[in-house]
Amino acid sequence: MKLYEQFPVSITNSLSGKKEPFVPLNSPFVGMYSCGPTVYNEVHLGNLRTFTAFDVVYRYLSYIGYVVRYVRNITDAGHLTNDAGEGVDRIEESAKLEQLEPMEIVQKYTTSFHEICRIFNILPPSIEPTATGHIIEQIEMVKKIMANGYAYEVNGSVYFDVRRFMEKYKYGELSGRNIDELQEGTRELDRQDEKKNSIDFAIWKAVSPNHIQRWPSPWGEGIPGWHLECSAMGTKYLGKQFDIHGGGMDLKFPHHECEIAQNVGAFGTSPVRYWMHSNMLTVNGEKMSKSKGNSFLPRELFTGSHPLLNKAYSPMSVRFFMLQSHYSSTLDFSNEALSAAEKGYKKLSNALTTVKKLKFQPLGAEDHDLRSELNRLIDGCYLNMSDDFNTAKTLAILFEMASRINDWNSGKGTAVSEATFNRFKQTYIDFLEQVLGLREEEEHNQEMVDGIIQVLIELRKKARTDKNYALSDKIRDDLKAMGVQLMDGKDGSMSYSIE
RNA sequence: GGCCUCGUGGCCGAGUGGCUAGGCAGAGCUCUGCAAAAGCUCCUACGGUGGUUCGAAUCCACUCGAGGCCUCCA
Repeated sequence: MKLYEQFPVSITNSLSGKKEPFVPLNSPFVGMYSCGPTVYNEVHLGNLRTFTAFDVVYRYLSYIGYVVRYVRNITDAGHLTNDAGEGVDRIEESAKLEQLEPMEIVQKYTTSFHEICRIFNILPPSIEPTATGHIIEQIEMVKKIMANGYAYEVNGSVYFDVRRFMEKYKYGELSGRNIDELQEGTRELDRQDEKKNSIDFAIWKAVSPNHIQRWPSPWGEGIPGWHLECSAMGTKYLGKQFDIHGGGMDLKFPHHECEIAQNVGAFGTSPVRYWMHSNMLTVNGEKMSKSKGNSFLPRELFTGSHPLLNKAYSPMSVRFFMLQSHYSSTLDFSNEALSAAEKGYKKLSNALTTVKKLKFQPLGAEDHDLRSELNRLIDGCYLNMSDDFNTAKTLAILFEMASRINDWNSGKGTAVSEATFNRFKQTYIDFLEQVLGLREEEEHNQEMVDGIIQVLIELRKKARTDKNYALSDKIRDDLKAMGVQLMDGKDGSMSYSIE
């Protein structure tokens, strides 16, 4: 029996607003798409939360035996900030600011994004397609939508005809919009719009010749509409219908809504069976975003250089911090919360180091209560992750497991079978490292540091044997001042941890 | 204005109609030359007002408050 059969997954589907059993179209294969970054500047922590959330989805589904094809795009074609006309193209704007070619901007921040992902242990997707690499597919899709009568051309731009579309299909289903009210609210903004209706959106946008990024099309030179790339690439790599589509809550409307409309308009099929939306990271209760100026860059976190931080935090502490809440809840970012997370993570991490070294020590007859307790914890990891990827609850279980591990480490025997012991041990290691992606922190020059500390430990042992406590305390205190904590075992052994 | 979330103990945060979330902080204890780590114990909450129910923090209504989306945004 496969793990995914033993622990069936349920997902809160944004389409229905309800938690639904997850049934892939072609089990064990799972097609999953999530919206990647627009590479016009560095990703901030809010962006990272979403990438981390879907990284965990990808990791867990793979872990329990699904064969997942995970597509996460890179948006490297600029988009006008509004359809109405005079919007700004973020990539062009950055290029001007930094005096670089748009593709240099794209390259620079794609590289930076990959580096950040590596640091945060966010796995590379199976396919990472770029918008500029799929211009042809996008143009083809525009043609299909036009051929079906759901788009019209004006001055070299092509707009999706929402009213026309609604004669046959629903629009606004995902985000629960009422189109008449929507239109009411935005009418005044679009007075000189070339669109038939303000709710129509561009799927191809004409740009002037001084716009550097532009491509030829049947309608003249221009750029693809923002919503179009995900439709085109999702369809290309995952088919006209696939299992999971993820993204931040703020993309629900209009981005994802338009995506659905484009696919239905082109192929008559709604593309996604399970829509998942991760909630926002907030600062003092407000959404973290670049425009609000309250965003944190990963680098500011590692160095502690952000004005709102009073110290530096490690990437894994931050990852842990994010996993402590459910992806669908807002999460508030603060110094206090972060330092609490740092300590909590350290506890799990210590137990991870411990458990890897831990050997099975049989202790008499099997304790049935203990065995069922251990099994409860092991199953709990799966059950909670299968329950809409509840990382917060899973972490709570891992803490309980860590206590068990520490018990064993302090000499308490394990009155269970070796098989149970090993399964417990492996579950702890796997859920921490494979599923949640919390690996042990990388230490620089680890070998040398370790060597030096070992020398000091020897000296301190000698001092202690000689009852020269003044010296032994000095060694410990001085190391402590540098962030190295020595710990004395009962048997005279010494170990250390770096803070 | 429309649509939609959320409001949990000192802090962060899960959660279910009745049974201890968990972490951090704080108090005490065990261990220890002293520490640290670890273990044990304590701190027991669900914005407000009504209602449904044998029973609600969990369901419903209203209300207050905080956010999100409706324009680029993870």
